[in-house]
Amino acid sequence: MPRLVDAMSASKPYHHGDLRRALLDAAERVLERDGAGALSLRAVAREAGVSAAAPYHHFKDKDDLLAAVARAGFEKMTDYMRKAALAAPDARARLNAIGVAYVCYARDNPAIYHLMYDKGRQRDMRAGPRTEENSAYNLVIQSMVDMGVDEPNPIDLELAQIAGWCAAHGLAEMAGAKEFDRLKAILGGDEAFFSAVLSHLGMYRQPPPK
Amino acid sequence: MPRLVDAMSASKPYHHGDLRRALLDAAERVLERDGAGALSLRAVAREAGVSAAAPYHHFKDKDDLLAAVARAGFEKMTDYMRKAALAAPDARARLNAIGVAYVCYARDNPAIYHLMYDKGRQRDMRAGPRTEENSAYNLVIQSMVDMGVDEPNPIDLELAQIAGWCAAHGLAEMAGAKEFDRLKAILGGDEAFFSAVLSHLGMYRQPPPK
DNA sequence: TGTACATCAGTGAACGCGCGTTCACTGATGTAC
DNA sequence: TGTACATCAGTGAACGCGCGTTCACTGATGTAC
Repeated sequence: MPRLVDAMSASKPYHHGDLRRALLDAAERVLERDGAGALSLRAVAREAGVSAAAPYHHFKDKDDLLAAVARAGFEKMTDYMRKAALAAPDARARLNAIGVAYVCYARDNPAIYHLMYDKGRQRDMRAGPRTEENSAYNLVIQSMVDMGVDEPNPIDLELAQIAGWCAAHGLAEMAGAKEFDRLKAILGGDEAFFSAVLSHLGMYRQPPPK
Repeated sequence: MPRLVDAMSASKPYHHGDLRRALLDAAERVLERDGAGALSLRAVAREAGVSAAAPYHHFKDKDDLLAAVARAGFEKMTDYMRKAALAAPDARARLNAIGVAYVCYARDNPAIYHLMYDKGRQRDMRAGPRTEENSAYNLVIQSMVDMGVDEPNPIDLELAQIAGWCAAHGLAEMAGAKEFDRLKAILGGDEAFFSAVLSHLGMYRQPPPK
């Protein structure tokens, strides 16, 4: 089977193999290395080592590629979260682990996280299924329910969920800020810090006494 | 004084009057109407009704204009917050009012808020004074201190502050999301909803029993 | 008050650039006989 | 196994566009005498 060998060993293979995958990877690299402002279709093609027209055989247009990058990001992030959830001994630890995994993903891929959030926001405007994001979201909500967050009524439960979601998103966007470096060092690492911040959400505590 | 009259009544005045101010206003309008992607120097000049070269008499370059827009945003937001703080009867109400004002500003000016956050983040990368943002930030921190948030040690106090800041930012970015419409209606308005979400932060509650 | 002149805030044309996208093309791959 | 051919995944040149920025200019304003 000479063709397979050629394909695997030659530096410039026959066609490409899997340009679609290569373009998504290239887009992630450009995004994290050069920032969102530098993310053009041409830059992605350049990064992948193909002509500017090549991506059009795999994506309808620029927005289609960006949407695919965001989708891949959600999948990877959901994986992070699911793995973290599986390792936890009880519901409370699970909720915490999921939150930390969420924030860690954003710390490691800040530009992609930003793009994901933007795409999600755009999709909000139209109606739509949002299956990928929902699977991350549901993971959190389900853990809260499992944990039996101590809220007097369903409205408060929903508010607690929203507060948790907002804090996680805010922390995710600031995850890499150098203002946090001192506390991270004191607490013994990024994850300990994220965990500590999230533990200051109301759902981990008693409702006010009065 | 014929000149003053001319200046005030003519549709195309002598020079302009205050083009700098007009450009900042135009930029805000373009930003909120057409989105961040459409915010070019030329678009701003067009919106203000002047030539593409005119802004260069008032701003060094595009980034200088954007930075000025962000600065103006911080000033307006700080005003919002200060006014809200003054009307509050005690420290707890003050903290809540400040948070709600913060989120309301973001709801009313989502694109500007986003720009402000981006510019602040960029400034984080370099070192710098950040006087405008700090004045908003300090307003929150001071209220927390005044309120005597019940935390066992300074580390926990700082963590509580960070959690509050993250939740406020997250809620600010999602303030206009239509997912919240139902709860907003139930609770009797945007501000009641924002207030309710923020009240689910840990600092309003007792630390965990164990 | 009137005149001469420096300064200031605009204009409009032009520059080079990178972009998204299209198109006719080429050469490798997979398939039918 | 060999040949003919349709299909697929690339190329490279070209398009029109809006952008940031520069430049020589113009005309109104403010100032000195």
